[in-house]
Amino acid sequence: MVASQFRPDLMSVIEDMGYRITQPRRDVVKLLETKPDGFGAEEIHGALPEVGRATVYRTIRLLLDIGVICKLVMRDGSTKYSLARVEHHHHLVCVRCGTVEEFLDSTIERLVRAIGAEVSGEILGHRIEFDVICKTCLDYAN
Amino acid sequence: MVASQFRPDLMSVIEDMGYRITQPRRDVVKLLETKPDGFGAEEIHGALPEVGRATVYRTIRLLLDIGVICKLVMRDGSTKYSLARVEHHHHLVCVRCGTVEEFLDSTIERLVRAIGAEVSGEILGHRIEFDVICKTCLDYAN
DNA sequence: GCAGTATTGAGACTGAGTATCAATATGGTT
DNA sequence: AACCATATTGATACTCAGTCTCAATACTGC
Repeated sequence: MVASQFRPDLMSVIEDMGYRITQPRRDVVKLLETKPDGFGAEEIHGALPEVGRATVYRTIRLLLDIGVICKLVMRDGSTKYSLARVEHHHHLVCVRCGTVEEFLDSTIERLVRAIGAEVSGEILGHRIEFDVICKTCLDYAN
Repeated sequence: MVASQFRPDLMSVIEDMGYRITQPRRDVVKLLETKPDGFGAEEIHGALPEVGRATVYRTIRLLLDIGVICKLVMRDGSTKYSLARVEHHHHLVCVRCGTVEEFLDSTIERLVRAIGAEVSGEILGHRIEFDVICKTCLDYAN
């Protein structure tokens, strides 16, 4: 039920979309790939002093547009991004350690379609996020 | 399925929580009560020149803390608030006119509990938002 | 009506993200 | 390998939403 890690090379995706392969983009993407649990824009900027702030944000926006990362808003209003391993999924966000885990559930998708029938209007999309305490944090507390 | 409009007087709720009844708070709350479809902070501030900007934000925060309004993040990343008519609910946000409608669905809540069993970790809360084109906008298009 | 404290407003500040623009790197040609 | 057109970059100024500060003011209980 947790999404698996099958994922094409991000740089090739960028190239295939007609964007240029540049050193800053390589640097940012390489760093992101080491962050399976989500990352913040400033965190990336801080870790890559050789890449300009604007470029970090631009690259993140580009990856969002391409659809290979997704943006999520935490309970406290801050923003995180996370690598999208699978097309459509939802998030389990640990309120303690901030780890983001994707998950898929066909029941939810079926339900969403069922609700579409009940609602007066047309459903275009949905966002579902669960605030959790992840297993690691739970174990740690004991 | 759409939430009904039974709602206690907001000012009494504020008073009952031990906060003072002040003119700025009365002004803000009075205006909010005319906005069943959601509102933005700057929109409120713009409409109430006699109330300071900080106070508008403070009042909104207070109402959030009390739990009588809820914050929601639109698809475009902007923030809206909406009067909470019922304790726990989800939102139908019209991507065309921006109208926010609450809705309840016991199936969702049952499902959330079921997912709690599958997930490794403890579920504390969840947010579900549907992007829709509301009936009014659909009709208007025809 | 008074005192003590919660609240206010003006404005400075913050953090996240965007726009500008001259300088530079990239990829397709030759 | 050098060349060119243009996509991209970095520095910096800027915007926007929201918060902080602090002296002045308004509430509420007495």
